[in-house]
Amino acid sequence: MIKMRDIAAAAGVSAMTVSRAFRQDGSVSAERRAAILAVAEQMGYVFDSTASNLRSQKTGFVAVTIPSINNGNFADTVRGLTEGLKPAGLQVLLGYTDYDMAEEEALIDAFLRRRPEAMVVTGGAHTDRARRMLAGAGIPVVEVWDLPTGPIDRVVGFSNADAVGLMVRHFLAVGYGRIAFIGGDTQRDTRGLDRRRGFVAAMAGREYRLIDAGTPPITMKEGAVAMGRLLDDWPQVQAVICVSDLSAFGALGECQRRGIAVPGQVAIGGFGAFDVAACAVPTITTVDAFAGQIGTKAAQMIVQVLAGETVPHVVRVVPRLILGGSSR
Amino acid sequence: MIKMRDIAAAAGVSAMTVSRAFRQDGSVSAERRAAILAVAEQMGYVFDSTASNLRSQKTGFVAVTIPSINNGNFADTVRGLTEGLKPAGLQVLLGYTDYDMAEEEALIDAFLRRRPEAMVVTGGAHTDRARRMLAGAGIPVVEVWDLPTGPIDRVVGFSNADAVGLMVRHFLAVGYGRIAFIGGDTQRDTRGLDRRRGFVAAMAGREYRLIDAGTPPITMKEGAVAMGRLLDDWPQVQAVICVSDLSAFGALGECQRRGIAVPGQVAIGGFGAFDVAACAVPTITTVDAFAGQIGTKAAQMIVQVLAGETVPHVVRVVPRLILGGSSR
DNA sequence: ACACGCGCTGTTATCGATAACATAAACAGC
DNA sequence: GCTGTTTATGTTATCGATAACAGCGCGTGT
Repeated sequence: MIKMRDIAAAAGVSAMTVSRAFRQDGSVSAERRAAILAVAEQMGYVFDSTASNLRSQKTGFVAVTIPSINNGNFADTVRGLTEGLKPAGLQVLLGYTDYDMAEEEALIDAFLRRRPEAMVVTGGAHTDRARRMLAGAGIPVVEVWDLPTGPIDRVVGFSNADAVGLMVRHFLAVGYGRIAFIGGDTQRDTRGLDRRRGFVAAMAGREYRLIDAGTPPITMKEGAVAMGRLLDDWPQVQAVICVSDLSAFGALGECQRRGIAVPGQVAIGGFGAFDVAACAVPTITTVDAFAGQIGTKAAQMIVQVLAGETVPHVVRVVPRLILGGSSR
Repeated sequence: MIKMRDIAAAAGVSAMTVSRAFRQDGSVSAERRAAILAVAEQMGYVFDSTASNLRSQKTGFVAVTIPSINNGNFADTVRGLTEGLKPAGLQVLLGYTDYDMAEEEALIDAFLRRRPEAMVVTGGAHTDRARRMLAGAGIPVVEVWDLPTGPIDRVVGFSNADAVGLMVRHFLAVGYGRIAFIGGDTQRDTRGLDRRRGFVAAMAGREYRLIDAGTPPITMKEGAVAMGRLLDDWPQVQAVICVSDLSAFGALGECQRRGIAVPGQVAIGGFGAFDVAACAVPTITTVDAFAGQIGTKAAQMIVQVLAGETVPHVVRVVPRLILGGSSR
């Protein structure tokens, strides 16, 4: 495989000059640079970043872990990150954990070996070893989609509990008194747990139900099944809040199959402002956590920190309630 | 930052022995190996793969480009790839092109610099330069989600045209004669174009309409808008086939808002077997292209080729029609 | 005339793990 | 006891780009 010294020889310059020609900062005369790049293109040279990475001690990677790759919210965050990091020449190295902290630990371990220049992880719950590895990596670490009480380094997020509280208070205000919450029941999805916690707190002193929809990720189908159980067990229910729009959509479908009017008999709320919430009939009341913004803000934070600028360690996004036809 | 020779010194062995202890093939006595790993763990050593990558000329990367990260089908393929490559110690390096061939070319360029051991790209349409770069990279290249007539190297896919033909023939057989196709109209999404081509071919000699839903990706919302235009322009339409389940779901919603019975007045078909197709009310008739399987098969192909085994250059998956309530 | 600065280019050493080779010890077979 | 083989370890050179430094030509100021 052809290397720098080969095109250096062909262009009649030193390898160093070729190296400079391949970077924007390189001080090479314009015509020589053009000639070098022409020779390189003509010879089919492909820059070898593995050597560059080692010598310069920079990889241009920002490692990112998300719970699931099959989730529009996290996908939006990754888009935000990718777009925000691209101008700085940084490449996202993406991995998913399947909502499993042990898996996350293994992924973080694997990623840190690749010497990323920064690391983004979802949520504030990690194994002890994962926390230690991240804290000792000597790079900026950003926890997103949450507001951990003891952050590792930096944070871009919001309170999932408060966000759901927003919706509960609205439901109560418009007259839905008996509300249920559909969500996962394990420690796997701490953001989901926080949402449930926010629900319970906001419902204090009132009658409510918690429906366990199984192991995260909670899909549409699981939302439908959980809704069925809820309707069987507590027919008096007036409103349901689901851990995400996906389960909310499943719940809506279950109501429609049973001929239960939404919102006439039961109102439904979701979370995440997924496309499906806006396109369902009726549209689904939801909370927009601005997933894309979380990504762009985290990217901006990373770029600034790497540039040596001083920036706040915690950046909040402010979730917004979006009223839909499912809770008219 | 601490390096191998440091733990070598601490463990009283040579750096080479430490290197061997960190690999599974390394011939190191069991107790010495354990001692070395213990020292490394205790000293917080993090293996530096940038050096390993350069010396061994192996990165453990498999670069993958998909059109959109926000698409459950491609996400499933990536899951299949990730799971299939993990046992071989290979890490997916993921990037998305936004259905833009120039973007894809730039991404392939950037990825090849990182010296992946194999490359997976979506579809068979690429810029000339992208094709040249891939062909000259000296690594296995797998094109997925399509059956290109002139593949670069290897293929795991199916005929999008034939898959839609499957649905058209079913629709015609059960009595839907006047069918429309909703999809994007640009060169950006060649799989979408192939589906449209398959639709046109299967409708030869019959009355049909092609509805342009805009620039890919065609979302739920765009499906709804296109459906509205279709109903206005061609009220006699008996069935609609959409380029994906997402637009099909949007179309379904538009019908419901207008009080048009599905499938009583209009039948609907989608593509991709997305969750939303199975959970909508009614469920949406669709084609399952086995997105996850595409990923696992591509992964298997790559692992085998890298192991020096001889495997077929083209692997087909066989899409299956899934009948839903939207076309009873 | 000399010093100094600036723009461009070359030389050398280096990033940190490991391939390739050498070596020593243990062990088997005759 | 000798040789061939295997196992466990060490030594040296290397992967390919680039940081650090040196050098050269030229212009400018004093």
